[in-house]
Amino acid sequence: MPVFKDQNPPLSAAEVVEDVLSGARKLRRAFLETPRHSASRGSVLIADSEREAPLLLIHNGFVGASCALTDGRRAIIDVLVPGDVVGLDHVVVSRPMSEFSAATGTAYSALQIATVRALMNNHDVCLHLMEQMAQVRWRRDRLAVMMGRLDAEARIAAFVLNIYQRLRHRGLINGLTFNLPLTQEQVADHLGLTLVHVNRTLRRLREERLALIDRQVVIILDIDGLHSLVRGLPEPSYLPEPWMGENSSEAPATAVLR
Amino acid sequence: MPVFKDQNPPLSAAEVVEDVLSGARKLRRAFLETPRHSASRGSVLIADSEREAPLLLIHNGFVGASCALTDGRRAIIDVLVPGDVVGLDHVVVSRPMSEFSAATGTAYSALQIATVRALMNNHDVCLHLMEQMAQVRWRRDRLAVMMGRLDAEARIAAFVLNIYQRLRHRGLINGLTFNLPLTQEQVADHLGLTLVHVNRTLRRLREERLALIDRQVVIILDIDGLHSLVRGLPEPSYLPEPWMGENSSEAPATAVLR
DNA sequence: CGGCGGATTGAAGGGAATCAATGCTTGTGG
DNA sequence: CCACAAGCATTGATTCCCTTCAATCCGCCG
Repeated sequence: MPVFKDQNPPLSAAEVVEDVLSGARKLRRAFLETPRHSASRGSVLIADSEREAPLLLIHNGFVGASCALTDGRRAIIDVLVPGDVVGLDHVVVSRPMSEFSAATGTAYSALQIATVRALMNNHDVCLHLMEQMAQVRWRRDRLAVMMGRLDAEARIAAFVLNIYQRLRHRGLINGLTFNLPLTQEQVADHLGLTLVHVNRTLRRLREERLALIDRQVVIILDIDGLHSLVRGLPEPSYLPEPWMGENSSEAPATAVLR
Repeated sequence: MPVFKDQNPPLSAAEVVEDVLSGARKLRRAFLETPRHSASRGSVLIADSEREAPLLLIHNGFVGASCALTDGRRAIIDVLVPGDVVGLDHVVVSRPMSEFSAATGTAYSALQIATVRALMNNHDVCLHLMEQMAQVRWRRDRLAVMMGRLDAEARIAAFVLNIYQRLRHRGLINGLTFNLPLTQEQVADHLGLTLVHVNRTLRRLREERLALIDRQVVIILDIDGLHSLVRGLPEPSYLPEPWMGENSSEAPATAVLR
């Protein structure tokens, strides 16, 4: 069994953990009272021109937050996995800068933004939303550092490790294998590379026996080797999941998404 | 007089603008009741290992949020100007991932995080903080897109324009000239480039008569030319300043920082 | 003066982009 | 059932942006 670098302290400040947890439960309950929607691969969940867009909870599937440049290029600034909340800033921002589209078939719930604002009269919900926004920001900070200071191989390693840890922390995977339903072009757009170069770099990771990334399946062969590639990226390397309780080093065995 | 691309709608959603404004005023008042501190160039305002770090309001000077990699490299993930609030996520996050240091002599006020949490019992303050976090996130999204998809010249153009617009929007500058107290190395660390290449690119901008950036002084020669370099980056290109009122196209003539 | 941080410039090398061509799946329709 | 097309993956050759290494220069301060 490989070593997991999960010994970091939880991200949430101790004094608000309880409140954040409580807020998370309230929001979650509200989400679960709404009907489930589903979207097919490639469909747009929230357009970038959409105003007063709702808040989404992803039950299933991967969602990308992308941002199209006028010259046809594209940047995917975030990859969201089941359990993530989409569109947090819609509460306060009228025009988000990215559009959200389904990378796979996706099941999700939607809360009208007005409903969210009403829920925010509860202080705990406010705190929870802030905590979620802080998490998103943390991912974005990390992405910015990666793209500014890491080469292609390290970027891919960091990306794979990040997804791996998020999925694992939510109990969605147990071993070192998981599904990454993104095309190489999407990975390239996320990491600021080209399709071709991503392909070559994946081959190198394979040749170096660090990870097998074929089609949509990732098999981590040498997790310590991957970690050493990203050595220098800011810790903590995992994201807390408030509503899971405070057991930080062990991901729950049961799936959290019904 | 050149054209300013300030005709975008305000970022804040219409239905919360009033609340956000009100929260901004409350927080601001709390800040102004605390003593002013000052820090000299290069000093660390908030260390990256610091827990329960305070919230800072910058009255004067430039502050950088930097993140050191273990191999000695560095990434500056944000540049903060007078009027910005530093450390928004300390409310909910115990360990931030960046350290904040003064790029110039800096005057600021500090609010203990416990005080901020107390203020957050007020709903408007909560909203304001979320709005501020959304702004930070927006900057970060933009940075990620820049570093992923723009070349050196466009990155520098985008950076200069962004600082320019933020300063101008706060009434801190009027013309096309302003102070940018960063070394070329700091600019490089912010944009994911090297010192040497930043230098060369600045020369190119000079030769192309787009902008003069010498030492700490920026003189924008061809603002439309700069904009066309960055064509494709997500709008809106300016950031709203809630407590300044809703006049979006005109920056107030009076300085807002006493 | 000497040292130091920062800016500037040259030469050489490398990592990634671009251009281009070829397989490989998968799904669709004849 | 097969043909065909579309999307995706793979690979080679070439180009170029940016880095690295190195040297020099400038302004400033002790």
